[in-house]
Amino acid sequence: MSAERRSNFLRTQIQADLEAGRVRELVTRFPPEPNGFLHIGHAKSITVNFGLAEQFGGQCHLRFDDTNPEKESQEFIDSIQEDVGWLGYQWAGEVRYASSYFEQLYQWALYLIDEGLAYVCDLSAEEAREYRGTLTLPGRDSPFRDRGAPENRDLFERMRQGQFADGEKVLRAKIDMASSNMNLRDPILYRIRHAAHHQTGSEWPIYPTYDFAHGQEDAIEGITHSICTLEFEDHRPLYDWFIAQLPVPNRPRQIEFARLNTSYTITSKRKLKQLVDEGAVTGWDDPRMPTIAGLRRRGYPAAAIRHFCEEVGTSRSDGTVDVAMLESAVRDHLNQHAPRAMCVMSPLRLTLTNLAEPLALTVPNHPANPEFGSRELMMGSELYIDQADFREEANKHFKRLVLGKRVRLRGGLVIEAESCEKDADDNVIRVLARCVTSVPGTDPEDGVKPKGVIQWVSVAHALPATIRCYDRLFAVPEPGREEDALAALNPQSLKVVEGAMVEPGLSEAEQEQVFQFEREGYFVADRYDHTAERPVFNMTIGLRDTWSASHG
RNA sequence: UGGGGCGUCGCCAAGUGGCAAGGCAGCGGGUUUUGAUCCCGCCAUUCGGAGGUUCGAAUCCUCCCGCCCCAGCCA
Repeated sequence: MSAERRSNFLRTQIQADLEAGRVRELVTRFPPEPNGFLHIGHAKSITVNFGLAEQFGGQCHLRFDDTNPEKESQEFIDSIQEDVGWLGYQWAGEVRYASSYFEQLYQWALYLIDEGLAYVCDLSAEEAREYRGTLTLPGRDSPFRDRGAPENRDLFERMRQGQFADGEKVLRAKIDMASSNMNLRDPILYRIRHAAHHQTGSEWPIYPTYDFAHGQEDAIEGITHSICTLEFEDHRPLYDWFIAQLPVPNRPRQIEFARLNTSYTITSKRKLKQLVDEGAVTGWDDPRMPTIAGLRRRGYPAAAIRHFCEEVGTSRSDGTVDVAMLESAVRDHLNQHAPRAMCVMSPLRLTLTNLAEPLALTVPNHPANPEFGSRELMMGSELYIDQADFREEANKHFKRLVLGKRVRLRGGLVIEAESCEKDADDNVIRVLARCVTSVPGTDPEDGVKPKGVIQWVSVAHALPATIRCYDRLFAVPEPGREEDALAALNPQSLKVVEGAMVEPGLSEAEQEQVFQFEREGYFVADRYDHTAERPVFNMTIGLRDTWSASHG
């Protein structure tokens, strides 16, 4: 993790709380509801919570906020744990579940009833909405608001026993129906749901709401700073109200920060699901998806994602970070950590007319870091180069191979194109060239140095590979504003290259290993589809390109 | 138009009364067997606006403007 951490309001506040002795040790938590896959926005929350604990020598819990069984499942519990672990974090202790506190929460609900601070309400959902009032008009008291504690207790116990149908009754806090904060207009604490829960089975027919559960969960676990996103700010008075009224063992404190938004990205669960359901992507872990699983399959390193989150900073102002910043973090990490290799995307046959014997080359795996070692590459007289790297004629800006001109073969000799062969459609199908140097790494004796370098693969040793080239999923900066998520899709987000040729050593690439294919970009051996016999690479991100955009 | 927040460079973001960090993007130049990397330089006389307090204001006060959130038995 980065050595110097920029200050932000969370770090400042926690530092102050620690110094003032208000808390002895920092305890945070990452509390997802297991109702979907984690995405880049969650990564931000994860790095904030785990990062804070790490910085201040505290601990961070992983807690599933599983208070709404109908939307949740074990599948998500598993994927979330995998994603958090992959991001590089280990939660303190066992995984926790809000559902394991259901009995305690129930007892606290009874406590509130006995204190005259909660009541069972028989209003239907629609009626309750009417009674609640509007943003500008106060609400009205429920006709059930003044039931006595004994009656409320009896009713609530019967709710717990499953004697009422879904929606028939709810338990509400008795606060203030005229509050300007809607959350304080007698919020619902429990609703009846005769639904199986992935953790507690059919044990409970009633489930606590987020508002009644979250702060108490925090208190039970000894969370000192309950960090959440800005939209919960209006809930804080309620959070504090429960903590003040209940005999909880600790007094956690809620602090909100602005959630992360990135350009060219959507994080709406509903819209992401639409992409999956309608086949716009291959699944939740499609390399174009903003999910952690997708980013991972795309080859984005966890360390780069963490660094990106740190670079973005944490504040309370809404905004949208340019996704180029994420891409920059990925390139920066991969430039330092990815070994180099050669790949020819669109093979064009190149014959070296004067190379008598195949040449054994020793090529470094990284241009700047000797620790990456080197590899042996055989260069025979028959090679593949990229079609884009040859032109019969070109202006001086074209630094690749041109008839009569020279270019250096990466890690090998300097060659000069002599002629080319074409098919009936006038496409160049073969280039003939002669070597103008005989020793790798040297310049031509006549002093005419090549202007450029191109990658190549030896025909005799080439390994055919499938390369999946990805681009941004969306063509517009703010696809989230589009009602129909599919309308903003970038039609060019995936191009599958079947006939690519890679150097032979790549047969040993391990799944999820990332390489830089020189002059092309970073590519990861697909986590599932890549095999030694049938190599499959996903383009993680292209190299920064300051040339092709301005030239063609 | 009730309440709660937020407004510092194109995008993030530090700054908490003492004279506007940094990153990304962009633009110049250098090095280079990746048109990559790396290196050097440029990029806010000004902090949403207008007043005010002060020797001094992005930081304090007043008013105004803009944007976001809240009326689920979702989280």
